[in-house]
Amino acid sequence: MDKVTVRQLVADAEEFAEKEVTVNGWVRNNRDQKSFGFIALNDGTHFNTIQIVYERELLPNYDQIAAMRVGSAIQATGKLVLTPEARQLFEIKATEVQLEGDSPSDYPIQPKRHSREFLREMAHLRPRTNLFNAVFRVRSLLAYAVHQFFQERGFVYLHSPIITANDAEGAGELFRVTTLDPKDPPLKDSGKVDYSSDFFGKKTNLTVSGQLEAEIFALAFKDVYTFGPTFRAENSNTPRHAAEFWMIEPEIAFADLKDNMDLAEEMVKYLINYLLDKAVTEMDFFNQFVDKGLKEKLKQIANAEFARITYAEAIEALKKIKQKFEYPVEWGKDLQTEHERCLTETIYQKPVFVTGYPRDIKAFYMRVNDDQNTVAAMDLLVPGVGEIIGGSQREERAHVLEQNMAHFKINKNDLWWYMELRKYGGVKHAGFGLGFERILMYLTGVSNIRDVIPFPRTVNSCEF
RNA sequence: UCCUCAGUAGCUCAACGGCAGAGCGACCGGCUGUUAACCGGUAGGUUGCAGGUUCGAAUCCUGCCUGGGGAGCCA
Repeated sequence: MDKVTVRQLVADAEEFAEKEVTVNGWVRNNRDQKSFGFIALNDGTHFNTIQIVYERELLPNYDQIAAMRVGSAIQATGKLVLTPEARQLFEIKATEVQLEGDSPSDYPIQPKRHSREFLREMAHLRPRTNLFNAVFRVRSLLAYAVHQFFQERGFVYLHSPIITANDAEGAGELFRVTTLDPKDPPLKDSGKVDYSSDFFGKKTNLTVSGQLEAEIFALAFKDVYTFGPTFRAENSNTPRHAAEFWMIEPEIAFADLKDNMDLAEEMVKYLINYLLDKAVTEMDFFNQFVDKGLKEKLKQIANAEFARITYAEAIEALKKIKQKFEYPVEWGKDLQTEHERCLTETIYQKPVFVTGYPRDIKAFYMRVNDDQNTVAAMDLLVPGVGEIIGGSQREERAHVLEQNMAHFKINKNDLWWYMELRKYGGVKHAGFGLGFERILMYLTGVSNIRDVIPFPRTVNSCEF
């Protein structure tokens, strides 16, 4: 009587038919009658529960089994019986059921629907529920798919640093990393904190992006990607923002903005197909209980050409449409959330790349277009979630980059190494940042980022 | 940070100035195939916190706390 997992049993039910098996797991539901009862058991290896049937005649501890409560850990042994006419494929006729870990009657997870808000307060128990079981298995699969996509294409995986002294990038508010005593920091004569006596001898923070380091590696390995945690200390409280999230940042050399969009589009489609193929049970669940029509929508997107428009065309299209906006549409201003939603949800009804944004509203490292007014930036907007990718072709011309840095008031001495990439064998290159949780939300239909991160860190919240 | 809505039993909610309730869950019992089982019964409350108005406040007012949604910032 070897122990088997539910995953093995589901995969080879016929093989195990009429044989004795032993399973370990947690009780999801237990219903007893006068002389027999049913336990719905989940062992974590498969989304579904399996049914354990126990009978008074066969089991001396029948009353104890009948009293096993939801949440208890048990071990059950019995014969696997195929039940083609019933709702489940098979069940186990128990010959022995032992309690491994009791669960008192105040176990908060009940065999009923719970609100996401309630479960969020119990991040230690919510993985045992259907929704979060599905979400976090898919999260694991999706991370694997990301690596597989890039590795299949010969990209080199770069571990960009998590602690960095770059504060020149302006991608968001920074979390300071320090070993100085906050109550009594060393001070310079000017009264300012003397970071030269801090751990690294300078002011350091958690990374807001691995992009600049990825550019270094792209100009050595040609195609690279980073995939790691990213930190932003923004005081933003929305269903789409977290202080700690994971970001995927490919960077490709000898490549322009079109190559960049091609890569992004191919990647999004690859990830969709991967999940539809490898997470059938979970995707069916999302389709049925989280976002009706999700699978059909994703299939369409995997087969559709993403729209590709310029910022100027977007402005034109938004001006033409009858819909009223709270914020006026005007060249030179960034697209508001309502504008982005209109583009992707109303006008195109599919993912949309918007390129060629005005120079002033984008970052210093983006390549200036020939018109001198716009840059080779691209955002990918998707229905429901909004922006999931932001990227650009990078400015490879040293003198233009210097002008940009001056314009954005960035000290080029701090980024001397970034400048040298342009000096020694500099070449056109491009890349983008994909929010891992954002695409996970998009692919599962789960609408709050706190529900796709195991232990979310947001403003005023760092539990578990 | 701003706007907005909401906090009542373990959970989801009702009561909206006059006795604090239901469903689910828990507990006890019944039931020979259940599968978010079903049937009967029992217990369970500082109505988020602090103050105010009133004969009387879950209900009206003020402040605070917590959570949801929207905006900004972005991935």
